[in-house]
Amino acid sequence: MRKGDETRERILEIAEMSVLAKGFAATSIEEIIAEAGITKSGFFYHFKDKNELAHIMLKRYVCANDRVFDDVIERGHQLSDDPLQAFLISLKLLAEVMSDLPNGHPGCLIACICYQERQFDREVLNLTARSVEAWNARFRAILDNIALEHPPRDPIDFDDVADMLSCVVDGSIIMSKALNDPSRIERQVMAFRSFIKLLFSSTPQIRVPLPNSTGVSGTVN
Amino acid sequence: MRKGDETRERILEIAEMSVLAKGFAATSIEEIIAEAGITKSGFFYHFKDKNELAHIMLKRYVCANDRVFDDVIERGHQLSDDPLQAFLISLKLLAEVMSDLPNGHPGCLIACICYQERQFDREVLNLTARSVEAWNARFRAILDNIALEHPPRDPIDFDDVADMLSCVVDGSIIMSKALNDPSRIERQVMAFRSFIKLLFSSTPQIRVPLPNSTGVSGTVN
DNA sequence: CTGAAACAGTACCGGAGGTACAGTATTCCG
DNA sequence: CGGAATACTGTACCTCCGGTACTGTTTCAG
Repeated sequence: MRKGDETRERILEIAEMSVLAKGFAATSIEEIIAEAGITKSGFFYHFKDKNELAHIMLKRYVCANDRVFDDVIERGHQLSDDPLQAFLISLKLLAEVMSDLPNGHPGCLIACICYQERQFDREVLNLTARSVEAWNARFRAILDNIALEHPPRDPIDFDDVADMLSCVVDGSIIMSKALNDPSRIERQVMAFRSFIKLLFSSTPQIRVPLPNSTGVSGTVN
Repeated sequence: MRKGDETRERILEIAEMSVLAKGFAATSIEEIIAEAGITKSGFFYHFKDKNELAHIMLKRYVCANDRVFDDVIERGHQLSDDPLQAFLISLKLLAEVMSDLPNGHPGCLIACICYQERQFDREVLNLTARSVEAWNARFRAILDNIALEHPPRDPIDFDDVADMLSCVVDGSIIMSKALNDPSRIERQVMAFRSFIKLLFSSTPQIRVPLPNSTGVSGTVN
């Protein structure tokens, strides 16, 4: 029972890395079992077919990703009571997490599946859609919270701003792969952070131009 | 000779659609030839193997994409002499082009290849990298040109801002696929446009008689 | 008329996904 | 302590597909 879970986890880890590097169809079961040190029978004991492997792999990925976001957002709130500052800190932390991977970011399984959608069943595709929606809704809620205290400087739809974070992360992962430069992800998250700063940070417009009245900008790095 | 090019083009079109929907490995030659109405011999007359198909397909895609960007940027310059206004117009046009596809955007072949990189040889991967670099450099040049007349309101690296456009487009294509909502691409390009507007648009408060005291970057860190 | 271009036809190989079981070692639980 | 579930191994087999290697056959331009 305990040992079975361990093998199962090893298979999922190897499979995920292979899928992110070669795609789902090009990920051969024979290669997975060779690397995991098991036989084909062992593989099919844990997963009835390749589709079930994809399904469980995706669930695992979504959970892991949720934990990362939860952690980053929670740590942001611990470090500042102001919702804008907390989110800016969270984005900085997210940028750091993204760049702290030794061999570069392995890739986003959601993006990977979207580019091979015809290979997967509705159940898998629905799970990808629901997880993307959940992330977008979460970011949207954060933005609403910020706007209560910091009026936005552009009448842009917050849904689009919320979506933009996922888009920038996924897009920068692709660019980091294309150019073989892991730092692109961190820099893009920081670029999005600049956007948030510009969108919400109050301008000294109304205030009297005193030399030290740099307002919020002084505290925002 | 003429007929051969036509068949070749048909194969490439069918193959590209299949690769973007199912991935490269899952795209079977037998399916391509069935849809194209030719035999396997006919296919291998035009392409010596699947890898050559990928290589020519990618070249074709990069050329087509370059044409789209050229067109959009040129039309922007025709409609305004101000570099900022011209770029904002170009972005609006780009957003429209992206949403004007009947069945949603079929996907970015570069992104698709990046998520299956281990399936392709160095030649293909180098071509993806060089085309991404070319796009980034082009956007970077536009930003430099804008900055000559419109000082940026945030000391962000222009390389990152230039990268961001590609990232947002690629990321939003993924989101549009994940959520089955083609409008996301257009909205994300427009969100990036808001960022450009916020970054370069002059604020009335900054207008001070002395030229060197207009350092916006000094107040908004 | 001829020869190159543009295919079609046929046959075959190897690898991979998947099925079907039969057997075995380990471990947990009563 | 013993049976039963758990966690596999081993073997055999089937089908599909990418790819190779040929030998025709049709079309059309020079």
